[in-house]
Amino acid sequence: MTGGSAAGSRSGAGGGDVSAGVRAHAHGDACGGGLCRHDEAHVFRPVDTGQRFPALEEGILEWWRANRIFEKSVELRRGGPEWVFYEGPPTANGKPGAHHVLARIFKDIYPRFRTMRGHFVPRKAGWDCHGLPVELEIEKRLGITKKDEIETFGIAEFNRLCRASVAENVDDWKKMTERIGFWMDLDEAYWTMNDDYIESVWWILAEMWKQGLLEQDHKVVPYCPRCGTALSSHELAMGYKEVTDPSIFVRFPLLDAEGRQEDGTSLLVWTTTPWTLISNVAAAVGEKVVYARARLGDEHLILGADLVETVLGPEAVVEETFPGSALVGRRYRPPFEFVTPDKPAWRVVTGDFVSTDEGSGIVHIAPAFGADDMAVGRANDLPVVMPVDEEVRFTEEVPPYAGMFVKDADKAIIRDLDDVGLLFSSRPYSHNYPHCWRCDTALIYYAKASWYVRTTKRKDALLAANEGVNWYPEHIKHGRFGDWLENNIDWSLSRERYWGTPLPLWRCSNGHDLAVASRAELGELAGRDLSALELHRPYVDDIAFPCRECGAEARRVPEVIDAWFDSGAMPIAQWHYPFENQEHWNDRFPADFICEAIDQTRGWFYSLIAISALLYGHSSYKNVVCLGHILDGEGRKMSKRLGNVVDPWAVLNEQGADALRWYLFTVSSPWYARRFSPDHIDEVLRKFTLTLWNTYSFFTLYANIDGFDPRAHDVPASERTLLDRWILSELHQLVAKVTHGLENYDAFTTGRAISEFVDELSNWYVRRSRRRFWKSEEDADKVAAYLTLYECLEMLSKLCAPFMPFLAEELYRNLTAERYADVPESVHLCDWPETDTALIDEDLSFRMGIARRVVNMGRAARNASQLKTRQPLATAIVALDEKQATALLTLTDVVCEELNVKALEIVATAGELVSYLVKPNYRTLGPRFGKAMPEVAAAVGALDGAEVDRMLKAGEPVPVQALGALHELTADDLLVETEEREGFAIEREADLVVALSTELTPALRQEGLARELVHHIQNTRKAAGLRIEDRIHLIVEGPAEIAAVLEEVGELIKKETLAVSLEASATPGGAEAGGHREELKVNGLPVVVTVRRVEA
RNA sequence: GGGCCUGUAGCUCAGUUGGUUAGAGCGCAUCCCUGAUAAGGAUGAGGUCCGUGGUUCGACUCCACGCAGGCCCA
Repeated sequence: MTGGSAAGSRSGAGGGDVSAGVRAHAHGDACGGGLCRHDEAHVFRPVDTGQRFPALEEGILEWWRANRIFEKSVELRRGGPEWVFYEGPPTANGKPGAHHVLARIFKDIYPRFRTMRGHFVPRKAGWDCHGLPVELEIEKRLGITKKDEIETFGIAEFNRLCRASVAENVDDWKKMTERIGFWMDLDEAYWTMNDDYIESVWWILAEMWKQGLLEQDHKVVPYCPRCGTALSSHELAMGYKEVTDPSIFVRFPLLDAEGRQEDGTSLLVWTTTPWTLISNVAAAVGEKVVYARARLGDEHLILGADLVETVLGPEAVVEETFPGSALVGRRYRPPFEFVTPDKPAWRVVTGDFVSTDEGSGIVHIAPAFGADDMAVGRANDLPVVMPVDEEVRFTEEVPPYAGMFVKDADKAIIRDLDDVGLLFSSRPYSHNYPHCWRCDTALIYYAKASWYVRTTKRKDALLAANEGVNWYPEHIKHGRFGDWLENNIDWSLSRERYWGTPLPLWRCSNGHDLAVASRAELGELAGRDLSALELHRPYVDDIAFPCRECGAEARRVPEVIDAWFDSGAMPIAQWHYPFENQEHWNDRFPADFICEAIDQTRGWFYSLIAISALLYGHSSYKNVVCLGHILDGEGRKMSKRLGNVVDPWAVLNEQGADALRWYLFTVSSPWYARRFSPDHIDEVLRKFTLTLWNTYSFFTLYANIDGFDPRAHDVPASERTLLDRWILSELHQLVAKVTHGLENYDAFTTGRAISEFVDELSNWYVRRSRRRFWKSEEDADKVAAYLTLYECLEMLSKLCAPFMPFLAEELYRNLTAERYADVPESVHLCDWPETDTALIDEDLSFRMGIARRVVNMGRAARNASQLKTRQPLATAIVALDEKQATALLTLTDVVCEELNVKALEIVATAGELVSYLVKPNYRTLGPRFGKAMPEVAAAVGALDGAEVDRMLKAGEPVPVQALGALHELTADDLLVETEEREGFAIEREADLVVALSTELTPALRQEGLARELVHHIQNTRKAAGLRIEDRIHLIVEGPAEIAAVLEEVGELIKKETLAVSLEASATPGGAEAGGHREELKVNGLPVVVTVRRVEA
């Protein structure tokens, strides 16, 4: 009969719907916040293996909120070493996509880890509110397409709408942020549009102005004709697109000294912007470039010598060649003469940018419309011809095209050139051309006055600041980012727009400028109280005051600033420094950690370092994690424009935040661009989450049955089984790995290590230990198993907490916090675990590794020979070397049980089982023999394997003939491999052979049958809907062979199946009983099993 | 055109200083196991390690030049 004590221990697990607690928990309705106290009858809240994770997570979110766990996690560490995190403010326009989740979870994991490590890590959120994207949204809503319509509509109202739009989008971001478990102090967020924030930005700008770093300059800038504003270089970078433009070769007929046209000789000039020809003032050649005068038909054309054939074709005949310098000063007839230049024009000059890579080697110069052109114009005192207005339309100076948008005039201009015989050829030209990153309009290079931050004056400071930064991945530092700093150009700061931080510069009619650093200063200057002034247009535009230098009225310049400056100012402006919060400033600058995607090298990473380097001479961040982009299934970047953005909510509602987080952390190296598709998240869920969950569920199931209380027992590790010590050793190695990994911003390999451990825990430790939990005896072995598994799960809850904050919380709460009053209520309030090196036993890991390999190979051997695992076999023979043999001996039981064999035999040589193959070890022999390696390899291959194996095992050197001499090779030089012989159930690997005896004795056969019966009875129990701990009356009907088995091992069967009685019958269908009845085939024999529950 | 990154199985990705027979997961096929079961295990099919040269006794690995993709810059 079944042991009384065990029955007693199980009876406590009785009544109640097993899943009731979980349901209540999932819905969060029964006991507040979703994490209820365990039922009296249960030690642990029962765990449903069919748990829906999104529901679980929502319950936990509610509990966090109700119990202010995030706030507590931060406050708990106050006074600890501060670890500073800066939130790069998301631009609050548009809804967040799956690719935004990526950056946000990486921003979450390291602060969570550091907090558990004892650091004080406040997490102030932030929102980037200003800028063109927001304006565009409102323009769209209002049906506005042009800038002047905004002024007609009213700047005040326009900006009010912008502000409201930001608030709406921020709500979406807040929801996503909370749902993915990104812990941020959203209530204390900085908003770049708040007056306090703007005031700090003003202060920064005034500081720069005082240092002479803020200047107005006329430069050719990329200009968006639609938005009516210039763009900065980093904005420019965001909008390059492959486009096809017209490209034309045009004749510039040369003039002689008297200004008469030379007979049929022209410069051949190439351009991709025909409309700029109207403003042509010069043609540039390379001083050292070789040019040719070539005859084609009856005309003579001058162009780069290298290009004659490609441009003119094979018929062209080169008449003479000369360097570009020979052309300098030559005059030509311009293609158009609408505008009369105010300085000598239309001549050949030199430019160092001229090459013969493409075009004609002669570059048309229009200083108003190209940076190179402007430079050449200045160097040669050329006039600037600018017949184009603010909207980039031709002015009345150019009657045929007046009012036309310049690019639209291209066609007409080409036609007109053709009409007068100046067009040589025209062909479409494909190239990368910058477009406005928000509205997609092709940009025009255009000479404009705008404000610059003179970053080039402090380039050394920028480079030095970068030296103080740790980049992850490292190559960005001196690669992409370092290069960008090396090639630094002045920061184009001003925007002729409305919704932005107003440039705080006031200028009088005499051109005296003053940068205003605060509201107070402005009030003083204006002579009235302006402390309540809204620091946006149009309100600041209305403030005027007498110039301090000349007394003339000073008014604000019209521009607002680049929104990237706002975000780069956040280390200062988020605290309204220097007007307030001096103490925060001191404690929280610079940041220990920031994190964004790689596109921010020119965005936030740059604006942060530029501002802090200019003001303070060092970087505002110490460590920066730079993530690769998330691409769609086809490898394209996710973008609103392509419409391929994956909505994170689909995943969050289906698979949950933890699955999404785990997937993003572990799918591949975060520095690389990764493809994303929701299917892969299911894989993560099955592979990792469910494995962990099932292990957890397994533990609670049996612990409840046994009423196991972890604190009621204390078994030192030294008194636990080898298997226990092994998994504890693995566990503490894992703790060390995870700690080290997260300290070094490596969530990826760290996550994978956790995943491997969970696999080992579930598929080796638990599977191997199942019987220990299941058995009836309440002994030390069972207690050790419970304690060990409990310790692993509890530890895992902490190690997983930064990765999967929800699941970790669930584990921790149920395993610990809901039971004991003296532990933190949340896993996120726990201290990070310390590695217990005393528990790490690397030798044991090695031994278990061998055992696991032997088991896997034995299973493979069974597989190959069609021997079911349930059928016991007499012997497994394992051949391995001495070190491995010693290791394996300590784990004989494990191997025998796993392989279901009665005995394990270890042999030194597998000579009986296999034949040998000897190979040279290239690693040792290569350096020794060098070029003679092939000969040595051949000589080694010819050796007798069995003999070599014997000699090596005896420690004798092996003689080998090579290079006309005899060489002695040792065990290090030779690799002995085995090959299978016919007729064995054998598996072999390089250094291991496992063979199974296949002979079945009657006793073995009977035992196999018994196990088969037990298996089927268990299935019948399950089919009858019995609980694991239910007792049964068992009736088995079958032929004589079955009856014999019942006779022999009936007690065993009863014990295994929790049967209090066993009735055998030789005749199928002969027994009468209530209960659940199944007709089965057991090893081909007809058997009927009936189970009936014993009523309590 | 220049810079950085990437290219390994049908898919997603590992691969330590150059060294034996290049791995995992998913998918597919066959089989096994199972009172953790929407799991687990084994085996198999599936690879010109993007290409071409070079260095070397030996290259997925180092070098050069290409090709393709991504990002960034002109």
